[in-house]
Amino acid sequence: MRRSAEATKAAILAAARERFATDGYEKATIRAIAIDADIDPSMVMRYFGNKDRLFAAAAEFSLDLPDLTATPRDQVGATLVRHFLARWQADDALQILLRTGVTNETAAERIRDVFAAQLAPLIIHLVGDPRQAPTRAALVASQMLGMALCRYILRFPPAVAMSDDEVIAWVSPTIQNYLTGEHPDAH
Amino acid sequence: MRRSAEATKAAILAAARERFATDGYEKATIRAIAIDADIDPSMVMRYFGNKDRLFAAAAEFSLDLPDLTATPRDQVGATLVRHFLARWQADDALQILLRTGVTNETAAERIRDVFAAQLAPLIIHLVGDPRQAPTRAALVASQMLGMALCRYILRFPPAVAMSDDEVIAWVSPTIQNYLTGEHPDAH
DNA sequence: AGTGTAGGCCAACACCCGTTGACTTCGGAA
DNA sequence: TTCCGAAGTCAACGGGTGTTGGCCTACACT
Repeated sequence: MRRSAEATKAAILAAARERFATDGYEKATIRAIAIDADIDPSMVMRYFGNKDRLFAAAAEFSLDLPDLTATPRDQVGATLVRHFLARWQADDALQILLRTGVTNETAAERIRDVFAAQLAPLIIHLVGDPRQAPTRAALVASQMLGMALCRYILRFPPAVAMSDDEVIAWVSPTIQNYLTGEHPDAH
Repeated sequence: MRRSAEATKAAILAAARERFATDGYEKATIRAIAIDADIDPSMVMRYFGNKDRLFAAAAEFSLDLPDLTATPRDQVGATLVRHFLARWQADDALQILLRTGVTNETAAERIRDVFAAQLAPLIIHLVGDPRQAPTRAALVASQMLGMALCRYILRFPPAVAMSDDEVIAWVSPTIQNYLTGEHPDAH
């Protein structure tokens, strides 16, 4: 026994996360993941059953939004943007979801659920009306996911070159408006 | 000869566009495209050489930005958002690029080039300083691509439910700010 | 009517994929 | 020391993929 079962399982999971994050679901092969984890492909099946379940385990994910009820109302946008940037950079989870969610319905559903579920309470706390929460959550998601797309996936040079503080300075007013701004007339 | 060469080539291209748009590069197979075009897979190779060149032909794309120099300065954001929505819905080209650009470097480069090249002149016309153009273009791209991602790819229910006019009402101020707003202090 | 050719089909190739099951090796308990 | 079970390897399977080259076939000309 070279390693304990837990150790190799963790090694496989780490390799899978990296490969899914950079290659997406289709291009990330079990064989390549196995090589990265220095193990035979059949062990991946032994520990995770099949590729789908391996992906599900690798894409486990939460936004980990902090409690913002104590944050001054006019700074909740900046705080949220700052937190999102940290969350993107903490691990590969969001990159995995973005890279695969674009062509994989299961991953897409995961993203939808995560953003809807974790953003809604905050928004309801900020604006009274719960009916506005889904729309405002979608707007926040569009800007945050869009920035992540440009910066970490497509790697737009100017988006990559911007410092975290610059991104915060530009994007915070947008998020603040989507969260607490009054509903504009749709003409 | 059932069809002219031009006709079948066009049929293949149409089928390829649809399949690339819904499935992405890897999952869209030559065989499936051939079936859709009602032709033998080998003909796809005859006309386009290989899958890469077929994709390049299918992903031919331009933003078709209108001339906004005559638009009142304070309405350029709304006009641009309106145009982008129309552009998304006109054909599959942008969906192809988004679905594939996330895992395919060639497509990613295409997106970067298109946004940088076609947005920069407008921005330089609006703000004097050409050095700010790349950053502002990236910000605009982040919001427009993000909204497209949520609305047409991930299909967030609230983003799908919003009318075009609602999207325009919410997003226009953001784009207007990225285009003409003064550079914020990065703290 | 005969024929050249453009348009199309068919079968196969080499390769890679996820997945399976039987076999081997090692380490610790008896 | 023996032995059993856990950890790991190996070779193969069935299927799908991009790609190739030879063959057919129907039309527009002479």
